[in-house]
Amino acid sequence: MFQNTARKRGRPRSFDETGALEKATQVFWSKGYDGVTIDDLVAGMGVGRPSLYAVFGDKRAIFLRVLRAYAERKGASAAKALLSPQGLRDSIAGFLRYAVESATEKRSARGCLLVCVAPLVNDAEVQQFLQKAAAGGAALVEGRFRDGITAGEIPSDFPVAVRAIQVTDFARGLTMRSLIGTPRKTLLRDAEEAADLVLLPRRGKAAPVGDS
Amino acid sequence: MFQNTARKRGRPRSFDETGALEKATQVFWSKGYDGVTIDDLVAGMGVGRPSLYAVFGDKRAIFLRVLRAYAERKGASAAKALLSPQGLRDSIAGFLRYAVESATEKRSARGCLLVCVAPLVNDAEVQQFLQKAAAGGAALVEGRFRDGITAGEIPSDFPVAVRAIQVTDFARGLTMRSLIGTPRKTLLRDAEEAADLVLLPRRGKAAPVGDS
DNA sequence: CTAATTTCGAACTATTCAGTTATATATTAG
DNA sequence: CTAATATATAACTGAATAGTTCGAAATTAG
Repeated sequence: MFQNTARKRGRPRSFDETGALEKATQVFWSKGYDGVTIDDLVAGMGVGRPSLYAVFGDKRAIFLRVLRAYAERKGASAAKALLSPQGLRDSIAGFLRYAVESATEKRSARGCLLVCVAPLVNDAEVQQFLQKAAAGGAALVEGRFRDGITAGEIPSDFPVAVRAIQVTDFARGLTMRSLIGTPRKTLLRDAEEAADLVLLPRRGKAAPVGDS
Repeated sequence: MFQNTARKRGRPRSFDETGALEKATQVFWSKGYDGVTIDDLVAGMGVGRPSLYAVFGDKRAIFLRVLRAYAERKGASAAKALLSPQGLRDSIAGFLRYAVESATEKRSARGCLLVCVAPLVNDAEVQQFLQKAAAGGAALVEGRFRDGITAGEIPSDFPVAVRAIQVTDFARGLTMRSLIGTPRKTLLRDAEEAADLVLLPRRGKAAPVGDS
């Protein structure tokens, strides 16, 4: 048999690498990128300064790793919230509800690292990553709309791309609103209303009530 | 006659107070709250350090003044964009277009101080201000919907409050998207689509194509 | 047990930063 | 012109910050 632990030579680390990154996520999430000092990370991650630099690099490098890991986890959760329900309405509502719930979770800071914090980081690599993440999110929703067409839940001329963008814009709006203290309850109600709106059938153009 | 200039005693100031605050706006707008140092403000505002402290106070005090002035100007412009057009569809589209255009103006930073920067400031007074500003924005849009009912542009059972919130959420979403580098052209197209969506008449619930 | 290896903890250094002080300068009042 | 007043410039002080260094500690290899 192989040594499954595959022990290395020197003194063993007193921290878990992925665990430390998750703690770093909370630090950036609650304080924003510029608001975070190395000492904040040292304290929050439970890693000594020299080890932190040796293992993770500087603040920017840590943030990039945090961002990637966060996006992967959050993307998976969002996909689950979107794809688990049977009906299309529940799918879209589930997606938006998930955005609200994760943005108002009491355990962690308000908002979302991807939506609220990272866009303010003045860094080309971060921006590029966020563009891809945003496109991925919209594509996920668009795919769900396509499945809805296949299942006959919406007509075949349903504007899947446009509505998908609108769903993600709603998610952004709701998430940002969580940041200014809007209560979860309010946001959850608005998430339902948003789901209803994007599924409205479009009968021609917006019809005036007294059609002249 | 009165001395219209009303000259004060000592050495005259070498800077204009409101002008300096506008410059400070650009500094906070481009660097975020935590990313700004006093030296940034000294350089950006064209005011010496001691004068800056004497006249404006510390960073937080400057930001609060900047925020109030910015909100007043932006609120007025947004109201104009919303209320100038004749038709309701143009009003809503104008409001959202204004959000996009001001968020992608080449002269200043991307995004919006109220939507993108201020919500991340960890300060109770700022948060309270933002809540009121957000409520004011939604009320403005809601009022326009009400006028639309009076004018017969939308039915009397149009959900004015819900749709108003949705319009502002769209504005938030579009504005945040400008931050990650989404081109103005794309956002303007999405603003039009959003205006169309919120004005769709709701014929009962989202009707499946094959109504069973 | 000894040597090699890796990490830990504490302290160190140079820099940046916030807020203040001291002095020079520009203006008005008389 | 002189005194009083208000601002500008520059320099100063103490604290915070980023990144590094060095010796002690914990582990494996032999």
